[in-house]
Amino acid sequence: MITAEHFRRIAYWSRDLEHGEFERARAGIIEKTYQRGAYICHRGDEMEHWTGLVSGLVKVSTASLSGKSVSLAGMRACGWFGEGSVLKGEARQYDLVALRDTRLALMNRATFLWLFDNSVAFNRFLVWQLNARLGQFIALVEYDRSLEGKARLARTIAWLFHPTLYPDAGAKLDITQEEIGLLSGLSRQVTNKSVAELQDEKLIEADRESITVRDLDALRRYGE
DNA sequence: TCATTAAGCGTTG
DNA sequence: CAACGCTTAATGA
Repeated sequence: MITAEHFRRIAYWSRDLEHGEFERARAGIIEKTYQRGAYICHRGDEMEHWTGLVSGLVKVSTASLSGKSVSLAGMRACGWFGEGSVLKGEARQYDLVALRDTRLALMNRATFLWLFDNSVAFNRFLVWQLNARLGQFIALVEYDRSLEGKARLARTIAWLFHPTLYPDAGAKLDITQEEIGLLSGLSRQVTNKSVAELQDEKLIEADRESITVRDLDALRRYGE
């Protein structure tokens, strides 16, 4: 079983739980590692766990009818996902791919449902998170078709710095250009050029293996 | 034809 | 050694 300290670190929402809830949640979690490039799950898999990202980077994608993979979102450490499938007892709607070596925390469904039935703090977290995601996906649907590469990249970066989804995250994220490209669904060339331009526009600062956000608001609405 | 990208490779930190 | 950025050849709209 994971330690209480570790649990608090990987799941900031656990800090709001009452003691009994906290212990129950902690007991229902195990961890698992995935190698870079590995599929965590495929669309259609049964989802018996609610999942937290301990370390690493995960891409949420789906295959189009023609078989081409379409990237939907990226997840960074401390993100928790899959509550939709777990709640409904439904199959996963998307593919999850580890873009680098990744460690996941898996909460079994019974524990999740118990928290859902018993913990006010837990439900508060779920509502906040669902609401944050909903807003972003609406923005995505509204603009994505017309967005060129640079704007898609800007929004992907904004995702990864969402204050509700990642409250403890600073302004800096360790990520390579190739990885952001994969998350945004862009080639390395376009990614490289877009990163340079966003940097010129003073929205981000790009170093080797990291990105620092300077203007999150502007990134979020880029291309509108 | 023109634009885009995957692949290869030299450079750099 | 891996990330970066450039060149090139293939692809396809």
